[in-house]
Amino acid sequence: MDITPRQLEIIESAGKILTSSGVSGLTIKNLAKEMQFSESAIYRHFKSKEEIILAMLEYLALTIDERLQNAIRATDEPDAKFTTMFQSQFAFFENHRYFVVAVFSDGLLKESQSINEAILKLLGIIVKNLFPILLEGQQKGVFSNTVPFEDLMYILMGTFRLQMFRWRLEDFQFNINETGNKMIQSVLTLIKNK
Amino acid sequence: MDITPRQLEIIESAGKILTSSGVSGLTIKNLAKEMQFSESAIYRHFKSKEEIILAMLEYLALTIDERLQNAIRATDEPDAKFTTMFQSQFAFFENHRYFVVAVFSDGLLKESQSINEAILKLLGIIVKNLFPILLEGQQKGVFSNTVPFEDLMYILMGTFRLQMFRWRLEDFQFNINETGNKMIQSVLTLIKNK
DNA sequence: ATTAAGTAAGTGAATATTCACACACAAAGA
DNA sequence: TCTTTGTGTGTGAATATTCACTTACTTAAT
Repeated sequence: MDITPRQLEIIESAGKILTSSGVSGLTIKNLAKEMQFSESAIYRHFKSKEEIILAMLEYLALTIDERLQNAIRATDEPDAKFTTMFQSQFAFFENHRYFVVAVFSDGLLKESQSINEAILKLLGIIVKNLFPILLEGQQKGVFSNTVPFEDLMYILMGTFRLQMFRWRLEDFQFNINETGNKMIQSVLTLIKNK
Repeated sequence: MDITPRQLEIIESAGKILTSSGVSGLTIKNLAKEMQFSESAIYRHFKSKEEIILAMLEYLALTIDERLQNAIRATDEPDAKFTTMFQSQFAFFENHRYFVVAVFSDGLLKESQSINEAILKLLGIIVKNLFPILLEGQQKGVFSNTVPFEDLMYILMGTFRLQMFRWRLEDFQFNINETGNKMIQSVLTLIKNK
């Protein structure tokens, strides 16, 4: 299932609307207005509203996964990988604020089973990329072994998500690259063996 | 602005609906059905749907604050206070699952300015109660000074929120008291001075 | 000549809210 | 002890608006 350029435009418009008006603002009418064409034209490119959201989540999953893999592959030691991974994440959302709401909206679009699954899949991609880093780090003794492996992961992901949440709540006023990476360094300090 | 028993019933019904059907399910019609009376009867007790949500958030803020204060006052050392506080939180939401969606829905109900403020206020209550514990802990040397004070707070709140999020995503299948407290102990292990 | 991509104008269903009205009960005046 | 009046809480029907989506038609490019 390839995505056409026009579909990508629509997906980006959807993200834009989500950011500015929340879920309740994401209507076909608003989407058409943002795209500067009629409501019915939307249906030339997507079968339904649900498919638009699904395409958005899938597109996000794909690009995030690719980017993370590349970023991680380019570095060496666990703690460097760790830093790189989150730097890459913050930088991405800095450049694609549109999607912050979509990704961190906590099952906001709960009404549909397949949307719920797509959100879970997106969460799984972070796990998939973070997992081997933490594992390697603990095995090499770079990261603390005093707490279980999964707990480290949840602490990290929770911290990351909260930063994104705050950033959005405060209308992207602060520098997420700076603030976010500082936070991640603090976590790194805590989980590193001294 | 005191809350009548009938209003509290409606608030609880609203929470119930939020949990089972998400935001999109919280309609006056569903609310009336849950209350077993007509839609118009709702308006005998609340001026609008927005006021119902606001009342719910305010009620939550009040009860959470009271409970946390009592729980914390009853204990002594920073790390014990710390544990007690989160135990109390997990236990509360175990007994009031209804409200998990409302509190952790991340600006789900973003459409209204006053609702947004109410959610921020709720967040502030956790901060208000956690703040002095961490401060005292760092001053007494119980908690690590290697990372800034606010960072500790964000790590904690992020971890807590993520647990609640996972719990809801997995339909309350796991024991949040057990899992949550275990998580919090892991964080405690990391931030404690050895 | 076929196809892709647009439009105008509609559809029924759902939405929050309001309306006039009804019933039970309590206080107060006769 | 009736009767009046007010109040709290309910009802069913109707309101205007918004929703996702459909149909029939046009236009432009290949």
